[in-house]
Parts: sequence; structure tokens; C-alpha cells
Amino acid sequence: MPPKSQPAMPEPGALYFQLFNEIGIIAQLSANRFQRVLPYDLTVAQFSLLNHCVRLGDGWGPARLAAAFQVTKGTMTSTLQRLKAKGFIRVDPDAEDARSKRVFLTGAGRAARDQALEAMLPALTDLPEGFPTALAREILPTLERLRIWLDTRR
Amino acid sequence: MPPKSQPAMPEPGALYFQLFNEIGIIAQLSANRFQRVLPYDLTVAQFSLLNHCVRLGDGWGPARLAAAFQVTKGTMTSTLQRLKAKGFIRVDPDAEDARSKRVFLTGAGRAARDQALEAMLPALTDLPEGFPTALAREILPTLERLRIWLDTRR
DNA sequence: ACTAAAAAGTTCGATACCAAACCAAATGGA
DNA sequence: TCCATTTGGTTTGGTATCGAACTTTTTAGT
Repeated sequence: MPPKSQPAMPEPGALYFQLFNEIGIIAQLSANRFQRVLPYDLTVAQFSLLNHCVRLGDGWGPARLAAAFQVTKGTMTSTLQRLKAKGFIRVDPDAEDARSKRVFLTGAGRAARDQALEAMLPALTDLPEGFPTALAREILPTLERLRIWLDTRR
Repeated sequence: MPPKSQPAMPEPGALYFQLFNEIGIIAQLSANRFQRVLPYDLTVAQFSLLNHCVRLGDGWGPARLAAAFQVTKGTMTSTLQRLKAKGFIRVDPDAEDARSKRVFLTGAGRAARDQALEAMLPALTDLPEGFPTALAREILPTLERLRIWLDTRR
């Protein structure tokens, strides 16, 4: 069927629309690429959490983690339960606040994270071919700015 | 707990890693932003399909649509079923290939898409404040390049 | 000191998405 | 002509994610 005349989207709108569309597809493709190589049936979300604990330190509560990952508390509850079931984290009560909990990496969790990191590298090695590091470096600050802005007015 | 020494990720790896991380979060935040304003309980995926039909013409088969959206056939089956249930699309058999189907917009579907577009605009109007159109225009081609590259070697 | 509001977590129901297994129709060699 | 392969679609089982409703504990205001 022939493309119909489209009720026009005011110009700036179409631009952002296209931007978010590209970003959405890239997010999906990249998550997929990683997903396929992750060990222990780790999902990207699960790996991200382990990685976070290594990089920024553990002992955070679920609420703070949820905020850090831009995810609802319910989602975080689920991710934590699965990681706990795999023995990669430990969740202790918070001695100072009976509402709260604190999430800690186990030894197995740390090892799994390292192993996962190792496994993900090959999925990145072919990237610079088609998408030079210079480009990545170039757009990263801009994306960061967009992310922060979207984040603050949510 | 103190951040531990991290088994380092080789330099270029960390860069791309961070890039995909930002992109993932932006995708999530933006999808969310749109999701909240969409009428008829349309999801972003559902709206995207309607929009696609308007912009590029309808009559496509599920397989081709799945490829266009970078989604599995199973996912597309599901989305189509939901849109059909809402009366926004019609799915006819393909006269020339008994395996295939052809997806068409209904009048209600076209109207819903227009209405959804209208509803989404306000979610974009405040964007230029914090993220100027110039920046969007600047990184769009780069993102497109990344998307295409990831897409081809999937 | 009380009570109202905020915050931490969990649970529930729904959709998106994937991978894998499956069926049916079309294609392409030998 | 046949049979193996490819291609179009569906189904199933599992995770991620959201929003909303709910419980418990803490905080704050009067």
C-alpha cells in the first residue's frame, strides 16, 4: 500500500522521536549481544547489579539500588531474589533501620562477575571496526547529558 | 563496603560498556515517558507498529515487520494479536503465499495512531530546554551508524 | 505524645522480549 | 519428480519491567 499523507509531527518532535527510536533499537541489540555470552544464566540486569557492587561497593539497600538503575522497587526485588537464589548475593537486615536490607556480594558472586566480564569482552572486540572508539568518546558526554536530564524530570 | 580493586576491563571495552549503559538507561526512561501518555492502553511497541504502518505503508507480513523492528517473530505475533484484539489492525491471508499474512491498519487504528501522536507531543515539549535540538541533530547520524552496524552483524 | 505522611520492601497482574521447538508451505537441487 | 532446506508463523516457558495496592517502620508536624 502506498504511504499515506501523515498527520505531520511538528518538526522538533520528529527529531527527538527518531532519536529515541534509534536509542531504543541500539539498547535492544546490545543487550541481546551481551545476553548471549553471559555465563550462569545471568541476565544483563543481573550482571549489572553484580558489576555495580564490585565497582561502587556493596551494602546498598534495594531502594537505593532501584534508584541507581532507574528501575522500580518491585523490579529490584525480583532481580535480587534471583541473584540470591543463585548464591551470588547475600541480603542482610539493616541493623539501624528495620525497614531496610543490605545487599552484599558473596565470593561466588564476585567470581561470577569477573567471569562474566571476561566473557563479554569478545562481544566488544569487533566493535571498533565499524564504530571507532573516537565516535564513542564523542557522543558519550552528550548521551550522559540527555540521560541526566531525563532522569531528573521523571 | 569499600570499593574493591576491580579486575580491570581493557580500556576500549570499558568505553563501549559505558556507552551501552547510558543508551540502555535512556531507552528505558524515554519509553517510560511515552508509555504514560499513550491512549487506549497502547504500549510503545504497539504504537510503533501503528506508526510504522502509517509512515511506510501497510500490507507487510509479520516476518518483515519483525525484521524491521529487530524483534523475534514470536514477539511480533504477540504484538499483532493485541493490536488486532483492539481492532486497530486487520490481518489477512496473503493470496500469493499461503504461509504468509498481510497486516493492514483499520480506520480505528489510523485514528488511534493520530491521537497517540498528539498525546506524545507534550512529553517532548520540555526536552529542548535541557537538551537542545542541535545536540540531537549532532549525535543522530552517529547513533544511526552504530545501530546499523550492530544490526548487520547480529 | 500522637497522628499523618513518607519511605523500604513485597506482591500481583499485565506486556515485551527472547530462545527453542514446532507446523505448514514454498524453494531448489539432484 | 522428490526430498532437504528455507521461510512464515505460532506456541511455550522464562525473565524484565511497570504501575498499583499493601504492610511495616520511620519521620515529622502539631
